[in-house]
Amino acid sequence: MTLQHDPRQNHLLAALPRDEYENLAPHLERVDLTLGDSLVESGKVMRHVYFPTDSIVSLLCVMEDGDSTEIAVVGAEGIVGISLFMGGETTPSRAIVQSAGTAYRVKGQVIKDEFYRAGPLQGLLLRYTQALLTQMAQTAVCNRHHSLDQQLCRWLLLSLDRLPTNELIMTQELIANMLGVRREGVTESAGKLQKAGLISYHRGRITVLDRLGLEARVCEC
Amino acid sequence: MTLQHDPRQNHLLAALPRDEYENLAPHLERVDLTLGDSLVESGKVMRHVYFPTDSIVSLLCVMEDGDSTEIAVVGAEGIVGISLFMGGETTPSRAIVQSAGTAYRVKGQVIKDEFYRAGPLQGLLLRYTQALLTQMAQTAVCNRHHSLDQQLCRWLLLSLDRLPTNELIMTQELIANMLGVRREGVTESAGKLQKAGLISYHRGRITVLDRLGLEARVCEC
DNA sequence: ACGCTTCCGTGCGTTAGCGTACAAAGTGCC
DNA sequence: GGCACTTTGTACGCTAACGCACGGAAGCGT
Repeated sequence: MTLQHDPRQNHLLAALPRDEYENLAPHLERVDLTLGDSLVESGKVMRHVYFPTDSIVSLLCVMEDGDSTEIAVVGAEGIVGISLFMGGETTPSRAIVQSAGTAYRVKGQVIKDEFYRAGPLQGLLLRYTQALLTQMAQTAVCNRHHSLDQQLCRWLLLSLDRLPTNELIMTQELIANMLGVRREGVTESAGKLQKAGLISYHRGRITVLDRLGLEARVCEC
Repeated sequence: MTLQHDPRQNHLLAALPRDEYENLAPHLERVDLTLGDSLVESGKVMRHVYFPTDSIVSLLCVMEDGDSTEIAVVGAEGIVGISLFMGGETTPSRAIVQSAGTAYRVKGQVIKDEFYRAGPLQGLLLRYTQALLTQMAQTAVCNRHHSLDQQLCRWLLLSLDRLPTNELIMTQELIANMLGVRREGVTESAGKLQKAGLISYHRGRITVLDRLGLEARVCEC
């Protein structure tokens, strides 16, 4: 039963007309991503773009001194490696696997060719890029104006939206890294949420109990 | 002498091959922008894209409660209204004129047609969009990790890069609005810079005296 | 059962930036 | 010159988040 791993679980691939998809299909290579994998190293040349199906990837912006911040999250609704078709083969950001799972990748040249043929794929990718821009803007303003509590809620929801279950495998340390804050800060905020009965976590395993409760706490972002 | 107002002062237009440019030229409409003008209201439908020549435009992300943050700055090197050709006719961000000057605008439909003809303009716009993404990422990480002092330096330099002179017309109040911080905070930071002899300002008129000094203080962003 | 490592809790003092309030200085208008 | 308005300076208490340091607890291997 390979249906469990259909590339068309990715929404962009699913939105392609059948013939276009058949065209691309031979170039799709399945990869299993494990937590912490780095798909794109900041500044390095990229060879593939990735279409996540049941995995989640975080886009981080890393600075010279090692500090970093998550600028966007990509799941089955998107694609990792935008800059390949946007022009310029490097990005200033790093892409880290935030939730283990599967993705399908295609060679950079293939996606470029498809993109510049100006078919339906192009429109899809452009619209997704636009959505990504929006997400980044939200992140920026949220970083500026909202409390860590709210940002944590937002982060949990962003992840939850891209997950089939309500369980995240993720230590507080890692979350802190993504958000660009202290680990202790996450401990504290997560403690509040746990006390409020919204989540329960245990050694790198976070279960969301009350999604609506989280939504009530989160900012509009 | 209309050379002072040549659309090709905009770098994107300047990079077009002559025939492509001649194609577009009849649709270019000159507009004079004054400080504080709003080119794009968050959520509203856009009718034009703008190519600034000697004006500067700030892209702000505004929230429901009125708080806002600048997410990018656009000058002669770019274009305002990306989402028109990226798909989706609205943006979540607002575009405010930060420095008065001239820009050339074209109707949304025209730029779309040109874009989807997949000529040289398309590549230029895509690459610029990629650059914008990078700028936004930098802004996000800078918001998170750097002091107001550094952010102010960065902001001054970003503006300076897009200006023919070393004088900015901009009150501290407005800067604070852009950066999404308190006015008093800007007063304080600006005071430090003034004491250090890097800038001098006076009632909405900031003169940069020592650009290298600013660069020494700013973060890598 | 033992030790090791990872993960989480907690408790300091410190600091950057916020909110508020008000004073001073420059500008323009009559 | 007088008056209203804008812009900038300053002060004070407050809070969120930081940096650091430690202690405990859960899991893992042997």
